[in-house]
Amino acid sequence: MKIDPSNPADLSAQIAKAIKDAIIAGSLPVDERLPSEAELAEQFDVSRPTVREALKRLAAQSLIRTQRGATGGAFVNRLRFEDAYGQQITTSTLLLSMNDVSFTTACEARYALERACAPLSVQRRTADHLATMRAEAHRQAQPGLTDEAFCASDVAFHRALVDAAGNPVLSYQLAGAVEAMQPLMNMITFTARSRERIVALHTDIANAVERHDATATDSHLVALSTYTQELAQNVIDARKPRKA
Amino acid sequence: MKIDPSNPADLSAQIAKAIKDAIIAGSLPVDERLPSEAELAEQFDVSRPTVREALKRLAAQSLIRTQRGATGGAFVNRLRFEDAYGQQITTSTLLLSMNDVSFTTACEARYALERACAPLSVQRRTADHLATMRAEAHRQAQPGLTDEAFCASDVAFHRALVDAAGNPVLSYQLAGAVEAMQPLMNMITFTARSRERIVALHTDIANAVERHDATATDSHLVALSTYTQELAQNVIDARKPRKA
DNA sequence: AGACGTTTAATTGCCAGACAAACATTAAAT
DNA sequence: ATTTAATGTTTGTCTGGCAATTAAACGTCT
Repeated sequence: MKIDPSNPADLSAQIAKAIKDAIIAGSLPVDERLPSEAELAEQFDVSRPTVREALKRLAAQSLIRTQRGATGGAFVNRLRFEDAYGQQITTSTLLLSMNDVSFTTACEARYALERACAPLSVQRRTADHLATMRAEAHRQAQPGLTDEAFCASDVAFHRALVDAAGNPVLSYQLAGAVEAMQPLMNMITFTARSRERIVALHTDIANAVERHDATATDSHLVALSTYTQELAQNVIDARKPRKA
Repeated sequence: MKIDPSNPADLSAQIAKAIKDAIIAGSLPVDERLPSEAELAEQFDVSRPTVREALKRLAAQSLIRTQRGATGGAFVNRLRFEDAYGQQITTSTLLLSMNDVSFTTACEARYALERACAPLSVQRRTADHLATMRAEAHRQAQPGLTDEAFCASDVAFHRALVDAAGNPVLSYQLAGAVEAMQPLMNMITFTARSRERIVALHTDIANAVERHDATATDSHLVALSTYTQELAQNVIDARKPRKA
């Protein structure tokens, strides 16, 4: 771990990688305290600011947390699912916005993943999850709702469906797919809004989930996916003539 | 973006967040050059080391890249899927190792996601993807293979299956699920190895994919999932009596 | 002896200033 | 015109220091 080939620049990146590898390998267990910045500087034979830059890199990935004071220092952080959610969402959002991924591709991935989750959700859903889904569907039917609030409720509905599977790994993976789609869906609902249809489909899904009916849930999800793709196509068709 | 409430500590985190939000919001487009460290220090009214810590936080997330020299500086980085793969894999690995996720839960998530991907892969697979799958299956049948090499080939097989869907968003999501499972699978294959069975199932999958047979592919994936869970159960059962 | 306030030491957070290295531009020399 | 040298800009790193925070050690009083 103390290896640090003196060849190039970017010392802080090398130090960060060394510590990161040690954490991944398990030689630095959770809640273990790292040496103080001064000690690390001595070990790696660099200055303290360089060590600090390395530690900030790790902190940005939630790999460590720091604490001031006498018994303070940098501690290996237990990476929690909630922390990873946020990273996953921002990464997914940036990936979509920076790589001109088509709406079709993003939507396809999103519903493929959600359909993978649904059979488990149907089987294990609690009354709590079902209540959340119904509450969100009900909120979406209210007339005075802004577009942003509608989309947020839409996301909450689908997250409840995903969480009903009771598998935190799945919830983590789906978080990025569902939440990152929100800005893209916003662009669409502005022009081609037909909330009744979406609310109806959401209600269908909630009903099927309540009956533990996996087949019906899946077919309603497919219908929702198809409808979303249709909306996108309409928007694209409506925009092209203006440019041509 | 220049807002920086002077209340608490952690200035570098605040600055990093301000820049990050600007990138997400799109006010800093890809390849845009940020002001120099000295200018940023002046704008935020902090010292240059603090600015540098903030920039290192962003660099750790691949949000910026830096370049030395006269025309150098920090540039908004186009987040590529390949870069995100690595982050996704390490995050997933750490999540699994630090949160005592049961093998059952992880395996369930992994195969649920892969089964979601498979129908698309079956439909769109190219000869190239199929060749990769067959090559890996063939390699797995060779006798002199180490456990590590077998697992690596196993991962390569499933990644080929996932990539065959031709959806980079799905490939990105699945990367974490498939690759993070490798260490867990290693623990099992050490004791209860029956590679013939796995190779046979892989061959079945490749055959079904070649025939564009989604139903058969899915059933073989289910068989593989079931068999993996059985293996894990055997290992658990074999370990408990020793302790009790 | 025990409770309570004070000091002390360790540690992170932040800063000022400086030098080195890399790099592009410009000026000068051949 | 081409090559070479000078120059300026920017990041990378170092030195040294001070402030803020925190827990533990210490001492004092009841």
